[in-house]
Amino acid sequence: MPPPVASSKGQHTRSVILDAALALATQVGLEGLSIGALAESTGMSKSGVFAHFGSREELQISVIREYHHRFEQEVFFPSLQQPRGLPRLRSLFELWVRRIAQELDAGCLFIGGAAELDDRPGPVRDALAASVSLWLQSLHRAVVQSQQQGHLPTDWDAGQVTFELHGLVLAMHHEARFLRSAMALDHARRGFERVLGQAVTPLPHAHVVDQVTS
Amino acid sequence: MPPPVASSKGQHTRSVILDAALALATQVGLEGLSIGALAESTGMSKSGVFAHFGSREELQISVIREYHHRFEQEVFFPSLQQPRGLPRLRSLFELWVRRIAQELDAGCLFIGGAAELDDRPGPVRDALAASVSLWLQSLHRAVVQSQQQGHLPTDWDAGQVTFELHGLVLAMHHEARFLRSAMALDHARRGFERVLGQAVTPLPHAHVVDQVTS
DNA sequence: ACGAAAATCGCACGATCGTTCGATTTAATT
DNA sequence: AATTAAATCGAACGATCGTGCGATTTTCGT
Repeated sequence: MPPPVASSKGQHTRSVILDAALALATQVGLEGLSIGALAESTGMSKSGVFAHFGSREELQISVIREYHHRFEQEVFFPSLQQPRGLPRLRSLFELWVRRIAQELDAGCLFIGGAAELDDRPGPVRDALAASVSLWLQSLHRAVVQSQQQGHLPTDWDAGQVTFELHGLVLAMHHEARFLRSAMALDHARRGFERVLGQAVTPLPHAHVVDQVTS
Repeated sequence: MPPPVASSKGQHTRSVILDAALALATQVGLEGLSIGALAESTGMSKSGVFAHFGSREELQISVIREYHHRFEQEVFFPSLQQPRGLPRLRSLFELWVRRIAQELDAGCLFIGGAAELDDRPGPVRDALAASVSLWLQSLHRAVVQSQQQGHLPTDWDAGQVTFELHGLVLAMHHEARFLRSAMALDHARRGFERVLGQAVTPLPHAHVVDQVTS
């Protein structure tokens, strides 16, 4: 079948390569990505693969961009259909952990890449950091909006809450993928409820009302 | 100066190599460890370095064992001097995060290695998983003991609490080393207090007393 | 001090890496 | 259908990788 989007042969094979590259990178990491292995898995020659990116660095950055795009499609955009505040925050979290939990043979590129590149300055690290930061900002915004909607106490530190939610996902990724524990997803979900505490009740707290009406 | 422990030349250089290997591994990861780079940094020949371990895999496992040993010395054993329960748990957590936060140029091998090896079965992964599991078990035990001492509610799921504390450290590692945020350590510490909630007061809750006296 | 044993070196091997370049095939344009 | 442009290939390069082996030096026990 032809590719879904208009693509003049070159663009098509490029996306085929990117598909294989993403699958490879989520398994062996961004640093483990090799053009030779990519050539074999796509049935092309090394130089054929290479020509599409011009350098290994550019390939890695392209993989990050592709992962970013898919993450948006699967986690971020669907959550925007939920009403502002706690429902949207819950959706962002749930789709995120579900995405990580379901694919048992492929790690999260954001998480795995961060561990690989935290001591390796350069364009690849910059590209990944930009994507991760953008995503965490989206999460942060959802927390703030939850406060504005009266779903969470306004005297909570939104940055702190975001940090803890992020930690839950990281712990789940660690426990599920590395330690092969089946309880990871449950732990993450229960952690979500625990972090948001009794505040998950839609009834606004007294001091929240004070803040809003003052 | 001579090495602190008795060592017949061979054992000495072996520990010198291991020193350099640990420094290298915490920067470029266990997979990035190369015998050639190690030979250059120690001023030895490749085969000279190689002879001490017999294989790259054995070198990696030795590095993991060495890191495990240092982690015990710096985090686990000192905390055993604190009284059972919350003080010891707090010490375990505090020494852990402090250790990660202070060294800005070297990541935690437990955390970084887990991300690298989660899809790479083999003896290296097994060795790392054993060390990490052992450490998490120690943390878990400290949580249970805190409950037994009446410092934490006994109806809490100790595994869940351990999971969340682990998540805080992972989030801190991520935020400090990858995103270069200076607030990471504060976030982790505040998260610790938040996870343990109002239970940090040494006064046991009513239902705790019920459990203990029943 | 001498001989055995351990430690270290130098060199080479096959493999894989990213990259370059000219030739060649395939697709797009007129 | 002919011409141009794009895409892909094949072969080679220097570098680095882990590893093996024989020679050589250094340490250790007597």
